[in-house]
Amino acid sequence: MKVRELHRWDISREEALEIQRKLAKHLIFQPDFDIKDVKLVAGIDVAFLADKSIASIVVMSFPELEVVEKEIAVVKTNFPYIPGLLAFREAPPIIECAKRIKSEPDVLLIDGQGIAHPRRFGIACHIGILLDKPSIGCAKSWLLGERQGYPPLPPIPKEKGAIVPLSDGKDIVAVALRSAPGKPPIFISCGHKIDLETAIEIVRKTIKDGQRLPAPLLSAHNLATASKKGGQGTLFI
DNA sequence: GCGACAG
DNA sequence: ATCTTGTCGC
Ligand SMILES: [Mg+2]
Repeated sequence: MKVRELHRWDISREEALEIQRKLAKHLIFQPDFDIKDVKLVAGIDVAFLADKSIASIVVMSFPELEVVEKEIAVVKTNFPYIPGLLAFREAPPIIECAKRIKSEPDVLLIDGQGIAHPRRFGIACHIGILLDKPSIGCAKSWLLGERQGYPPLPPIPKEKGAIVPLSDGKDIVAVALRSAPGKPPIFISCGHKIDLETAIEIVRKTIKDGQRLPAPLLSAHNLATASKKGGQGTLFI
């Protein structure tokens, strides 16, 4: 995959906020593709070991969900975890990993929020802009807490497949999906070049029975985690 | 100063 | 996210 170099990464917290507000204006929430033409879906996640970040990308065929390509990249961690600025910690290793992927995924599934974000620019939006591809934010928890006017999360029905729209002010920015019974819901939001309906459909069709996360994302997570095994300070590659 | 707060 | 063994349940 080709990566667009839109800004530096050795920046301050203030500069990071400016970058998010600037890039958010370029987001597109209208797919320029038909879901029938989606052939490849990629899952993207990052794991950490000491001062290293291990990014992982697993590309699967759609809708068969067979692994077509997988890759990892190890990079020194250069930014702390700050709620709302996750991309500045995880995007660098993801970019390096994306450069090593030879195939061209049609859609990206990213571990984290899309527009369900204080500045409507979560990591899924950021990665979508950088790679210029449709992207979906698929998070395991909610970011917009009960602070500046954000309402508490509504109850999510326990029935498998239940969906609850989640708003930020007047806009529906995500949905909570009970992807697996007896497990917490996942939160789906638009990243870039896609709409919520299409995002939901792709997420649903990539989740295997009994699993909470989409297969490409689960595999990417497992690959990243497995890549740092072999000892308490060893990278297994 | 304290609480909230993706991963 | 990470630090961590065994244990309960399907
Ligand atoms: Mg993650």
